Amino acid sequence: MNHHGHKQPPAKKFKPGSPPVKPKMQAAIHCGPKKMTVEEQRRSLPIYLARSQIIAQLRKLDSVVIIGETGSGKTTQIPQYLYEASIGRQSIIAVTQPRRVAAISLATRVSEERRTELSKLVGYTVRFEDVTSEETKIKFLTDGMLLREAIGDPLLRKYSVVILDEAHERTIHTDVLFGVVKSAQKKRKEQEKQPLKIIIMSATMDVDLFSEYFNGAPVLYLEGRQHPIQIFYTKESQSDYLQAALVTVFQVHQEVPASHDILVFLTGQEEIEAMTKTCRDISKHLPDDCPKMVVMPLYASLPHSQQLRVFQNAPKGQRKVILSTNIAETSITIPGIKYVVDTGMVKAKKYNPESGLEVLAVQKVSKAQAWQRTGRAGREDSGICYRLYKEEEFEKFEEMTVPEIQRCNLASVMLQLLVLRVPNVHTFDFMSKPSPDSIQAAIDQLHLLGAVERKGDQIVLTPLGKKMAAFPLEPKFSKTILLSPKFHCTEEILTIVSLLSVDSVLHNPASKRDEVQAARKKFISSEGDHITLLNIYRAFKNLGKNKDWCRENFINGRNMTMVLEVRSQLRDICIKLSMPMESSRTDTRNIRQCLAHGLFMHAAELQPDGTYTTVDTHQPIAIHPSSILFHCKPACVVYNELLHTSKCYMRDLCVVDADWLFEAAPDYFRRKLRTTKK
DNA sequence: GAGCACTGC
Repeated sequence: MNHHGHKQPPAKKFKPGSPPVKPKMQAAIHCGPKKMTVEEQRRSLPIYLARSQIIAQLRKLDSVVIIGETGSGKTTQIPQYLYEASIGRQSIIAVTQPRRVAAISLATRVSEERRTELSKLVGYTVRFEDVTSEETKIKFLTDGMLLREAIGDPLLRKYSVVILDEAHERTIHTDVLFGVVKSAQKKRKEQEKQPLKIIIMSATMDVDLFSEYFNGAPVLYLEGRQHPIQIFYTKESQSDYLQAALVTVFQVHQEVPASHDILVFLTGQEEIEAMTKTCRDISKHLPDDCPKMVVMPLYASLPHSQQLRVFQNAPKGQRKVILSTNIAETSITIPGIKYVVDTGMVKAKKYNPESGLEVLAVQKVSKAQAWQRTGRAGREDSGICYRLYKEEEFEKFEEMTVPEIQRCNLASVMLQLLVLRVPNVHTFDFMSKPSPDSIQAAIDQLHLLGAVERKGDQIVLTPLGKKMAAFPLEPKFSKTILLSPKFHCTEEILTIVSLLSVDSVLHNPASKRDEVQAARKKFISSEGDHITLLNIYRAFKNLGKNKDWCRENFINGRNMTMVLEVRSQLRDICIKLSMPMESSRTDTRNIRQCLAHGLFMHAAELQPDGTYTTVDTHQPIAIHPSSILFHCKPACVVYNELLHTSKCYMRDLCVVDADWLFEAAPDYFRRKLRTTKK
């Protein structure tokens, strides 16, 4: 272990070809061919050599930043070292993860290493699942879950240590937690309560930022077990990255042994499906002495069963080629990748606080992201990475991906901060501050929803706002639920909001378009997507939540099951708030009225020329092709979100009366009218 | 006339 002051630049630590990438559980699971006992495995980790030094440091320090290369074992071992050394043993050690699966698999792994039953000494808490008990001392949880817990107890008194893992990913939840744990630590010290130890764990990015933010916390560096990776850049700049990727894949394919699998990073579903087809076509016509190629697409909306195929080995003598979005950067770790092809491009969301518009666009990756991709080639053995851009181009990439908190609508975050009773949301101690415009836009939005009001120069939550914060939803959806008793349709609104807050339940395989349309016909409502989804849910419920029915109707059964879980969670919250649970049965008018009242800020009107403009800023927008109403021209609609891709599209529409909108927010629309008249 | 990166409460 090297122990540096935080001012030293960490980048020099890395040998060329040994990029800073982060560890994944799979590394420990697929550890080696020889069977080792759990104890032998723990001792064989690089981190074990530094165990006593680490313990001494952790005992001494209130806050520490730990930088660990891949395979260092920091996430599984450090919580155990703390426990074994009786540091923070009087209460619970929390370890956060950005993803559910990681929290679950890490807890499972560590409980095996402790030889205890999961939920006893070691447990986990994620949404819908709490596998902990009175005995639990080491608890893995999602960052979002710890943030939820903080709402009930901003000082996090349950915990003696909070470890924020994968901090370099800078998820919006981790970024808010930085501020929450920092303030909890300070307050607990002031009130002479049990101290809170903070451990930030990260790959090598942002070290100085982390250390400075936590009052100059020392940085510990851990050696990893990353295999060397050779990197090749292109000689010339590539104007067509798809063509470049195709050429590279087949060049590699014809030159290296078939057992070496290739992972290609592309930007989206359509591109990946097209490239899959091209690769399959070309590979059919290769010379006989060339190995066969198994091409697999990989992206998030691919059905789970098809995603799992990337873990199967290709038949002997054949090469696996995986064409993936950035899902293979962090969420899915594929063993045995020898070659990575990095196009240097990614599809990502940007947010413009002025227009309130989210733009989804193909853009260049950051250096950190390029390193992350490269690292996917060296997990089990040395690897090779082809970067489809020149080295000079790479040097011009942004160092870091912009943290999520600077890229999205902050309405939920601001509501959360207010319910956490932070003194002033405008001056909250963010590690990377969002723009003042972005914060103000979120406050304005909460104001329109009736969640906040101004008292003097302070912004405070209204009783309605406090209720809204109880729901794990975007504020506009919590508001819609809270409005629903007025329209006697809480049961239906719960269903609709649940359907909208999980991945789409509609499965649309491109090859079976006509069949899909025929099957879907019976659910379609001319009143829009919300009511259509409600019809689908009702049919699903009435037919006993049948799996065959899902398949026949091109409904994603897994996502439908998620809907049931979300719905029951939201319903429990309604009951705790003593809301009357009524159903509007066959009447859809009041459901649409309720949606109009909740989503009035997202309304659009048909213009004489047949196009649409938003009611608030008169921006031209179009109906997204995925909408039931794509071919229709209703006079007035509300929508869930605007998304700018090739055009500005509204997604998920509901037909409403213009009058309902004015009833919902007379002041707001009067103001809008005035501005439009001049 | 034509389309959707990835998480999470």
